[in-house]
Amino acid sequence: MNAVACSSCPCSRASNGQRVRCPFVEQPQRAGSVAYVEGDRAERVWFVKIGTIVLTRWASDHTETPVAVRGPGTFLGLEAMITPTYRETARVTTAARLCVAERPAMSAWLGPASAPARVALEQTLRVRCADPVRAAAADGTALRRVARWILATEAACEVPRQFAAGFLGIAPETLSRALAQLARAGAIEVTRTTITPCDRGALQRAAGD
Amino acid sequence: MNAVACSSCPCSRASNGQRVRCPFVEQPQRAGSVAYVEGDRAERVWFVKIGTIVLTRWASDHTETPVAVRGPGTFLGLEAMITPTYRETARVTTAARLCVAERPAMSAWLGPASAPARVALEQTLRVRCADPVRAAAADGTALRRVARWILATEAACEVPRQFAAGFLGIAPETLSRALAQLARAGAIEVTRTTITPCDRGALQRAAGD
DNA sequence: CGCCCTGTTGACAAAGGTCAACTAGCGTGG
DNA sequence: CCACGCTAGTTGACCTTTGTCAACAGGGCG
Repeated sequence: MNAVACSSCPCSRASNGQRVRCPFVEQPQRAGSVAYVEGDRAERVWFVKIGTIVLTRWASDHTETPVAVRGPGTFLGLEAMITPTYRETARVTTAARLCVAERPAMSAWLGPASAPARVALEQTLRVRCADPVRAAAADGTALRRVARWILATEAACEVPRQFAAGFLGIAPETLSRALAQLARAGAIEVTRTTITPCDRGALQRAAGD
Repeated sequence: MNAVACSSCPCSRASNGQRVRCPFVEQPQRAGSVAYVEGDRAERVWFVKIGTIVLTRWASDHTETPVAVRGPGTFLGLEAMITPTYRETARVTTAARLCVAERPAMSAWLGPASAPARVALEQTLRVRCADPVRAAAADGTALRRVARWILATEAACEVPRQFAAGFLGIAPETLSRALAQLARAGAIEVTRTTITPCDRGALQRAAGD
């Protein structure tokens, strides 16, 4: 939780090592401020020197679900490198010192788009953006969560029940019941090893819009 | 879900662009195989061409919690670049075609360790490894999860209750009750805005060892 | 100094976890 | 190629945990 001075900051060290200019500019933040909002045009990347930031996403029922906590030494909003809009909202929960960089400057700093390290970085970011947050009881009933998951996950049928249940934060028995209920409603077809969506509308209704 | 041929594979394209040799070698996998196991020495990185892979972590009660699903076009085990042992277990749940690379070859492919793109990549990976998985009812009672979370998260006290609750997958009221109970047991001290661990042993007992 | 937001506490109902018995389907071995 | 056994999934019954609603209180900010 100590201050990250520019001499010890990994960004400026990398810049010096490669003889490029560090694109970041320091910007103090007060507790309660919001660095960026999910859905906004992603024009900037941040680096945390001091402070705590909570990342949240809008759930489909318009509640804000916390996704992760970020502290000193981490990047924020790197998704700007791969998507036009932010995928998360960054809420600064303490007094903080952040550094900002505009996207073009950041892109230049990262080097050629075809460089392996950048390809790996962008792939990793893409995966992080797409990864659904693990569901929990507070997100709605098991039935809702299961319906949402089937709608969201193409690979739903490729995963053994056991893992699907763990991923949904419910017991395998509960998953079994929820699937049976969705099948009775005609939303999906189920065998012991497969799940096939057949009525998207019914699924959406079960998911609670 | 289509095959990723080497000509269209981002790895070989990046290699050709930079005139380096692609370090990956194809390796078919059968359904049910395990690419790597959490805790094993991290010597290899994978790239998924076809198939579905479930990533799991051991919870503190020795159950296996699914963390994420990976499909074609993603890297597996990139944590080998930053940690000596794997942080997750990768279970192949379908017939699959993976490509493997040894760590030294992968490291050479990624380029100089001081390059900005690589610094950003490694920082992102470090964060991904450290990010705790969102808790859910299936992981134990609210009290247990709260105790575990306080033990694991240094920044626990830096986050408003509301977010902490969402992150633990419980209602704010439930968090309040759990904290009150831990305070009664003498494990922590609580005010409206702060949480201070004061008896680590009691916390560990509440967390269920 | 006062308002409003965030967190706390209480009561109640129901969602879902647990335990147990059962079955389908797959893989192994004869 | 078939039979057997084991694992993963299903279904039922019960009871605890926790989400929900409501009223209240402390603290921060204007």
